[in-house]
Amino acid sequence: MTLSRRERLRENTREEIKTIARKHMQEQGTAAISLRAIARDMGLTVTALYRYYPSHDELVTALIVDAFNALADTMEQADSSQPRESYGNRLMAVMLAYREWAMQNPADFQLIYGNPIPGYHAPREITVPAVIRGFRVVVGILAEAMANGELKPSADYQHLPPHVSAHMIEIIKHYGYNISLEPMYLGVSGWVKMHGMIMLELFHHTPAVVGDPEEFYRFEITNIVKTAGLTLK
Amino acid sequence: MTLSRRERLRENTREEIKTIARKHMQEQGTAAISLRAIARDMGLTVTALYRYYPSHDELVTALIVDAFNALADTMEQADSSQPRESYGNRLMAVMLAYREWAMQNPADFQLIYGNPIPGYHAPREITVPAVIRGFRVVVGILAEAMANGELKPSADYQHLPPHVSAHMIEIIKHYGYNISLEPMYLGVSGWVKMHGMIMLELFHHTPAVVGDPEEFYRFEITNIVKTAGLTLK
DNA sequence: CACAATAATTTACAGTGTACACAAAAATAT
DNA sequence: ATATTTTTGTGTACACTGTAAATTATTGTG
Repeated sequence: MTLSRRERLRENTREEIKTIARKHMQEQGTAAISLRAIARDMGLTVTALYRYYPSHDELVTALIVDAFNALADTMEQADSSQPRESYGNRLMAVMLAYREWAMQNPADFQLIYGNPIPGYHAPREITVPAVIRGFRVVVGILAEAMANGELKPSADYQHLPPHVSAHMIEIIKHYGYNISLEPMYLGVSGWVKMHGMIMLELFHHTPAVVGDPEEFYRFEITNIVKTAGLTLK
Repeated sequence: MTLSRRERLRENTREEIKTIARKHMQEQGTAAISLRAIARDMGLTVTALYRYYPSHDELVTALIVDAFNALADTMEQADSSQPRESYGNRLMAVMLAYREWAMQNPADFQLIYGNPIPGYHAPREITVPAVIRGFRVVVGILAEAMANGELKPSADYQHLPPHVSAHMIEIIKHYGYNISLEPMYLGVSGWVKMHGMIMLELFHHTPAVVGDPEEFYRFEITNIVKTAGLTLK
């Protein structure tokens, strides 16, 4: 599908707007994305900007989608950097890349996983598919490991809680994941811890306690991999 | 120290302002704390409000301190609800109370642990001591368990990362915690996971995946307790 | 070239935080 | 009780925000 000259220019401007918005939110936080400030920086009138994004919220949504995709890209890339059969290493690589991305793009990460911007509510139908993409990477690795008999959950994860299990089985069906309950649960459990570390580091709560956040992270995610019974090669 | 009539009135007004601010942020998010809106609700002029809090930031700081203290109160109370020697149960109770409080006061929790409010930066010298209070509860339990020889970290936590260990030993000294490295590390490691779960639940990311967030939480924190080698009675 | 579509501007309104000058009220000193 | 000082509240003003409407300028197409 080929774009007309006008459509190309339009796309360019939309991209430029997002770029400046990203710059602003990196400098002043996600809630400081101001249409007026963006317009000023571009040498445009505010209202002209509304031709490209009909509202502040629409712009934010676009930024969120971009961020989710960039994160998923990073994860996919990290996964494919490791030999296919080294499931533990693949998982490690993905988790390391996840943190790396968060630290290099703190504003984007906050935009995705932090406080909602005042008055803004992310439309589920847009964000959910974007989250799924990243999660699918993790699920994929665990599923493969499972299929090859390399997944051996530690004792503590042999008997999973009933309601959660039932619900996850539904989810697996619904999204057509090629995976069984155990790896799915381990994936979520690991994700949650990873998320906690990153969130606390991002908001400067852990560094003071932990000293070396990266070492801490590495150690903890190594244990996550071990808990899943995967080996590092 | 007794307060004069004027000082009492002043305190009252300051409290009333915070109460209304809390109401607003519960309804519209932490970034929607507006001095003008508060003044309107109180039948005051905006500028009169400045007599009580010299700026928007000062008010936010006051709210943050209150929130930290309320959370710490809840944790302390939960701890003291369990028999002294049941260290596992005490830890469980504290962690359950932590989540409970977060769910019942989502706005306050976001205020503390979520995105910074645009343009606002919490003054360390005020917030750090407030965080410490809550953390001290957890550390206390682990220290007691350690002293009574009931703390047996699982295999994965026998060899801790060097830099983090060194830093934590410094922290322990600095804050005068009566605790050794292992329980300290386990405390942080558990805290991080707990935080991840709560954060994701609060921003509506887990419920969809997990179905029953409370059951999930209970299961995971039980495993945290087990990892520390503590038993539930 | 004419017409339609698109882009940009001007003007306007309601909201925000905060600084300053001034008036009212209350507490304190004489 | 009166005068003085301290505290509290008001009014005005400025610079900023998002967004709606009407209008003008620019561009692409028949």
